[in-house]
Amino acid sequence: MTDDVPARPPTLLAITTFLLSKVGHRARRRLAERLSAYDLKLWHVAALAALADHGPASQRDLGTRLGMDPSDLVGVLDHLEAAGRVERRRDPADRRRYVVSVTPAGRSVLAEVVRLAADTEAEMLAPLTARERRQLHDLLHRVFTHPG
Amino acid sequence: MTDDVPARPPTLLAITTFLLSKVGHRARRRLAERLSAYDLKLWHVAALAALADHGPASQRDLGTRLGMDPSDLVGVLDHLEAAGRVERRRDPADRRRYVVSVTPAGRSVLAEVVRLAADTEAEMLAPLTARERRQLHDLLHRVFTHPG
DNA sequence: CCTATATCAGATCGACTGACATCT
DNA sequence: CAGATGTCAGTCTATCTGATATAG
Repeated sequence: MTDDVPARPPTLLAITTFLLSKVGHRARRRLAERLSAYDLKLWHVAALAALADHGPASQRDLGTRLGMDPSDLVGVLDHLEAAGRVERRRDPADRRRYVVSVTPAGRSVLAEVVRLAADTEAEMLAPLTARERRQLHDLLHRVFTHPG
Repeated sequence: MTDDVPARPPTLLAITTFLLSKVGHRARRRLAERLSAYDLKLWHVAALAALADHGPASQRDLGTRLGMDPSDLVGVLDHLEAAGRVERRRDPADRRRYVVSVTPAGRSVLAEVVRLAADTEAEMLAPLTARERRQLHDLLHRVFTHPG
C-alpha cells in the first residue's frame, strides 16, 4: 500500500560506516528542508551558533572554529549580514580583519532554529526511546570530539 | 603541539542532527579514501553488495533497492563491468532490460572491502568500547530501517 | 499509442584550490 | 618584503532533471 521500500543489502547494513553515512545524510537533508523556511542553510546556523557561544570573532577564526573554508564563509556572512543577523565591523587594531558579531535578531532566529532542530530530531529518532536518544547523542558526541 | 582544533560551539554539539551529519560525513570521507586504492567508490560497493546479497537484477531494480538514481547507476556499472566485477547480459524475456550479476572477481573484491570497512570503523569508533560500538550500530540500524 | 528501460546531456550544489588586493 | 586577511573565480564531485532511442 504505502511506498514499497525494498530491503537494503544485509552486507551494507552490517557496516556501521554505511549506516552513519546514510543516517547522517538523511538528518542533514531533513533539517535543511525545514531551515529553508527561515532562509537559512546549515552553515548559517553553525556560524550563528559559534558567534553566540564564543563571542565576536574574525572571519578566519570563525572558519577555523567551524572547520569551514574561509572563502565559503564570505558568502554565508554576506547573507546573514543582509538579513541583519550578524554585523561586520573593521577591527581598529588590525584593519585587515572584520570583527563579526551576532545581532539580537540573529540570536532570536538561532533560538527558533534550535527548537526546530529538536523537532526534526524527534521525528528522525522516533523509533528510539528517550533514553536511547540520549545514548545515541552521547556516543556520537564522543566520536565527534575524539581527536584525529 | 599537535594541530590545535578549537572547541566547537556547544549549541551545535547539543543538536543530535548536527552530530549525525558531521560524523556521517567524516565516516564517508574516510571510507572513500581507502576505497580509492581498489578503484572503487561507495556506490560501487553498494551495487556489489546488493547483487551479492539479492542476486542478479535489472538496473532499475538495483537503483530502487539502493535508493540510487538509475541514470547515475549507468556509470557505476560501466566502471564495474570494465574491471570485470559485474556482468551485463540482456534479459531474453524482456530485451529492454539487462540482467546484472556479480562475477567471482566482484565477490572477491567485495569481501576485501568489507574487511577494509571494518578497519575504518575501528579507527572511527576508537573512543568507544566494543559494547558501545554494538549499541551505536544497533541504534543507527533501527533509525535507518524505520519507515519515513 | 502509451509505458518501461537504459542512456545521455545539463543544471545545481557543496567542498576545495589558486590568485589577488589590502593591510601589518 | 614576507605573511595574514578577506574576496573572487574556477574546479570537482555528487545529486537531481529532462530528453531520447529502443523494446514491450
